[in-house]
Amino acid sequence: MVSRSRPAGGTSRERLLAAAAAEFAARGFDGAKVDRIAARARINKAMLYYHFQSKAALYREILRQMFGTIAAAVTAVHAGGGTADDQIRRFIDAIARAAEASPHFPAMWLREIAEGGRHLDDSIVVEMRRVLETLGAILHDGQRAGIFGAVNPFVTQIGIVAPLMFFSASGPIRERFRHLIPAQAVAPKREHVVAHVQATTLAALTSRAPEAGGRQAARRQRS
Amino acid sequence: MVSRSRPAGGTSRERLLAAAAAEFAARGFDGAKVDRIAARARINKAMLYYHFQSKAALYREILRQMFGTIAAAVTAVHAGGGTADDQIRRFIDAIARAAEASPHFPAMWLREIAEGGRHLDDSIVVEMRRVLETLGAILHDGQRAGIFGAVNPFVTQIGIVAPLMFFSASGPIRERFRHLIPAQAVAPKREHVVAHVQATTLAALTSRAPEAGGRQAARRQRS
DNA sequence: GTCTATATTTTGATAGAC
DNA sequence: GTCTATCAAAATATAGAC
Repeated sequence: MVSRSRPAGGTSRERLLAAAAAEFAARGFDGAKVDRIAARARINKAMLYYHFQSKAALYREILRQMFGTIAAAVTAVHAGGGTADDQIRRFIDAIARAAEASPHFPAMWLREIAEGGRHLDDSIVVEMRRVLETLGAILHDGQRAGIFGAVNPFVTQIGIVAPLMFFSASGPIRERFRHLIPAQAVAPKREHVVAHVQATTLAALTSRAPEAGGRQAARRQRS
Repeated sequence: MVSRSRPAGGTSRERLLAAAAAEFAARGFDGAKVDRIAARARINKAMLYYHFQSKAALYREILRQMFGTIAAAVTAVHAGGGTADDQIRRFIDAIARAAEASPHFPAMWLREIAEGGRHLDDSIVVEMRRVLETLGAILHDGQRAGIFGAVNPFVTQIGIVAPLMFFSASGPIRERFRHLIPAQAVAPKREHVVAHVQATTLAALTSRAPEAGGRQAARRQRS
C-alpha cells in the first residue's frame, strides 16, 4: 500500500504478483512452487503468506487482474464507436495487445481451460463474460447495420481468442524445438497472425450477411 | 503383451495408459499423482513403475500415441486425394474427430504448449511436424490449382487447430460455470464449430487466391 | 513488514517377497 | 506380473522474534 516505488520492481507485493504470474504461467498451479515464487520476487516465503491467504488466493488475484484488464480493453473498443467491422478489427487487436502487455496471460488461460476452471471463482468468470458480452454487442451492431450475418458469438469468440492465445503461448515451445520445425513456423510476425484472425473472422461474418450471402454461399459450395 | 482382453478395460498396461491420460489431461503433469493414476487404473502403484521407467516416461508415451494417431489421420486425408478445398475441409474434420476419439488430447496439448514443451521429446515433435507438413502439402496443391493464395502454413494451422482444441478442452469449464455464462456459450454443437473453422479457413485461403483477390480485397478495405 | 526455523503431509520411487 | 511396506525428498504453511 506504500506509494513510493522502488527501482527494481516496485513494492514487495508488486514483485510478488509479477514473479507469481511468471511461475504460474510457466509451470501451472501445481508445478509452481511457493519457494521459487518467493525467490523470484526476492522476498521471504513468509511474506507471501503475509500478503495472501494461500497459494490459491495469490493465483486467483493474478487471474482476476488479467481478465479485468482485458475486459476493460475490449469494453473501451466498443465504447469508442465506429463501424462494426472496424470494431471487430480493434477487438481482435486489443486482445492481441493485451496478450503482449501481460505475456503470462495466454499460458495461464490455456492452462485454466485445461484445468476445467478448478482455481477460478465467480468474480473471475464474470470478467471473462464481459469480453464475450462485448463481442456480442459488436456483432449485434453489425447485424442491425446489415453487414454481418447471424452467428453464434461464442463460436466467433473462440475463433478469435484461441488462435491469438495459441500463438502467444507457443513461443517457448517453438523456440525449444526450432531445430525440428520449419523456419516459417518458428517465429511468425505477430501482425501477420492478427491480420489472419481479422481476415478470417470478418470473412465469416460478412459471408453470412444478407447482402453478401448469395455470392459467398455460391463460392463455398463450388467444389 | 498378452492378447486376451478383459471385460473392464483391457490389460493392466492399457488401463494404465487410459487412466493416466485422464489424470494428466485434468490435472497436468505436476498435478497428476501416480497414486491416483494407479487407483484409477485399478493397478498397484508399483505396476506403474514396472511398465514405465517414470511418471515422465508414461506421460511421453501417451502424447506420442496421441500425436501419432492424429498425424496418421491427416496423412490419410491427403493421401485420399480430391480437390484442395475439399481436403482442407476433411483435414479440419479429421482433427475434430481425433479430438473426439481421444477426448484427453486437447487438454494435454493446451497444457504442453503452456508448459513450453518441457515434457516432450524429439520423437513427439516429429509427429506434430507431420501434421503441419501435411497441411503445407494441401496448401501447395491448392496454390498450384490456382484456388488458394499464398499463405503461411503455420499461421493457417493455428487458425484451424487452436479453435478446435479450445472448444474441445473447454467443455468442463463451460459446464462448471454454466450458471454464469450465456446459454449459447455453454454447449455449442460440435458441427457448428467445425463448420465455422472450415468457413473461416477457406475464406482466408480463397480470398487471397489470384482469381478472387480483386473482389475480396475490395470488400476487406471497405470501412 | 520482514525474517528464521520448523511442523506436517504428500509424493515419486524402490526393495523384495510371491 | 503383482503386491506390501517404506524411504527420502519436497512442499505448503505457520509460529514467533525483530
